Amino acid sequence: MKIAEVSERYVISCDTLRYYERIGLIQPVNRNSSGIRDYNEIDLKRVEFIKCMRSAGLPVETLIDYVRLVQQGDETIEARKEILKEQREQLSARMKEMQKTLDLLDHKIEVYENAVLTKEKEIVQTEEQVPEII
Amino acid sequence: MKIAEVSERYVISCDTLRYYERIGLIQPVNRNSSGIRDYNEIDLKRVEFIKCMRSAGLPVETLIDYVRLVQQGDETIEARKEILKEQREQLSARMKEMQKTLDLLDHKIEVYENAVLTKEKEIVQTEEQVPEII
DNA sequence: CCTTGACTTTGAGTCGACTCCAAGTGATAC
DNA sequence: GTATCACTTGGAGTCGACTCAAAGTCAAGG
Repeated sequence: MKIAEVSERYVISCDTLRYYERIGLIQPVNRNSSGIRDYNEIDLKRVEFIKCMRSAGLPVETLIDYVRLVQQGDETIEARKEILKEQREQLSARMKEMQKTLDLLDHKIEVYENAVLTKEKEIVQTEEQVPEII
Repeated sequence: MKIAEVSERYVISCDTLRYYERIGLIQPVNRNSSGIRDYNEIDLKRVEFIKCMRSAGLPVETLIDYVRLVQQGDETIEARKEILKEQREQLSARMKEMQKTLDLLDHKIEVYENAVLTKEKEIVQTEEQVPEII
């Protein structure tokens, strides 16, 4: 499979795919006789994995370290596991932060809904309503 | 409250606090007679809000737009609500992506745990075990 | 045979979001 | 009164992660 097709399938630009390979984030892809990349099933799995990790915000540098360890074989399994565990914890922490933000957004949206309703009904704001600062 | 204290309380560098004010992400803070920022309760609420939004990855540009609308008064409530709703959806989508990544990380960590155990017990890998590509 | 179009490389440019720096001011400590 | 220290400003620099551009190669179609 050529780069354009991979790009389309995983919604990653060709530039990014080549960039990832250049910096060692994706292992070198086989080429055909004219030097054109020909992604096989394993390459696609790797692309998919990297896309998944990047979409969650795992740093490129960390992923490069991980991929380097994968290339070094079974001796590095423990080290790889530690990277994944560390990243898992960081990701989980980020998600908790985001959940707080999501809750706050929901609250504020609700407040705005009420504000709009209040305005539409031309009811004067009561003392009970907590004024929102921002 | 002076900038250093605000910086400490919310774990945001002074540089960033000043930067946020400069670009209009935080409304201008009152100054004392010698031009030093003196954050009041409302300012602190604003800082906290912005910190929360930024920590979830909402773009600075979007937040500036939102803050600008807040400053324009009640006429902009509908527009503000729309911004928040849009950001809420995007945030929710990002979190779904991250959940997928978290699940995959958990799966891989488990696979690595098993790999380590297998190695420790010197049991030969069986045909049934699905080999992991990366 | 030449054009077209998708590929190749390397290096430079961009973007978002800070982060740092130099030069200056003002209040307090000695 | 001068040293220290936290503050001020505006502009420049950095960082992570792409993204683009220029120049070149190759296979297929007319």
